[in-house]
Amino acid sequence: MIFTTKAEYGVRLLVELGRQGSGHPVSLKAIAEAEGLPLAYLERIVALLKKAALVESTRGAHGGYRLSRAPESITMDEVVLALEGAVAPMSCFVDDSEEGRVLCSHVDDHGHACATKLLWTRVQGGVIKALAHTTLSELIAFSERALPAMPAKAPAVVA
Amino acid sequence: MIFTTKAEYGVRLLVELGRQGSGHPVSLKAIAEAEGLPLAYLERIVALLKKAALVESTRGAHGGYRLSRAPESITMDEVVLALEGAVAPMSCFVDDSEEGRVLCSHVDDHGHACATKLLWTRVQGGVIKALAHTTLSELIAFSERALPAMPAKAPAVVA
DNA sequence: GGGAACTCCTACCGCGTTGGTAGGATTGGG
DNA sequence: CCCAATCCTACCAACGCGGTAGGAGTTCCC
Repeated sequence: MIFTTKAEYGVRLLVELGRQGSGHPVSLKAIAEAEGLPLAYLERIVALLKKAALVESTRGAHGGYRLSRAPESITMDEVVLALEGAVAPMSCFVDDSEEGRVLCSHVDDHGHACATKLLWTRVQGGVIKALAHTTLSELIAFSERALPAMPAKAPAVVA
Repeated sequence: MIFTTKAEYGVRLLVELGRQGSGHPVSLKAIAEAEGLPLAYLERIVALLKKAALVESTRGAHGGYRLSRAPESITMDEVVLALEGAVAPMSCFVDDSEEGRVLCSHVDDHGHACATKLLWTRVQGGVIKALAHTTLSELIAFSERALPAMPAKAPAVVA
């Protein structure tokens, strides 16, 4: 499982916010029911999104959440970063700071550079690129065109 | 942690095999000592590589393991697949079979397609591409050029 | 032939994280 | 004032991961 359910639920939450929200805030309860997710758990997840300033909240009755930016400007890398804390970490690069150098705890452990570090860096790059190139609005649009030309036929999974 | 230590250790093992192995088999003990990894755990890991026909073994005294193919032809996607069982799975696509269609357990749960599925598929694609474009020989070469022009200066981590 | 040096196999275990719940405090609207 | 919300924190069961233990089977060397 490359991402935990935090990312899964968090993205679903944002998508739902983009679908339902037109100005007025949407309550978590509405989202939980629409997506079939546990409300109490969603509360903790949306707190992460709020801390990252991806959503805004209004308290009290008729309160709820809304996106704090246009969905076109929200890329998935910031979303996942906010939700998971780090995008695709490896034990190898714990505190790489900001320098682009390939520093590694294994470095010159035995007189040669750490090979896996090279690999994980590439993989992480691939993940981040894929995330950064996907915007929330894209996901909303995808979820909105409700499977065209697909009647109750349903080549279903549960079958 | 995107990959577990199985992948980390397994790749390190293969690299070490490529460095030390010149025809004759290398014992796990030698690799464990060279990399500072627990021998008993490595045994289980190398079993996965053997099942995937990435290494061959000879039993008995002076036995050990060797690569069953040239390192140039070994790409990291098969390695990680052998070690982890699956490359970047999400709960979403459990048994997608082989059809390229975007099938999802959430599909038409509520009349619209599952948006996260689109995202996870992209991410997984990015990971696999990064892995498939890296060969074992590349990692071996990287580990062999022992950090040029870097004396005992060591801007160390443990400091 | 008897160790010694290996590969091989399987059962077991502590520990951290994940997913989820409980219960309450706070805030605002009708 | 009551209800519907957000907020906050402590708690818990289950699972997977990293690692160990202990043995059984193979092969070489003396």
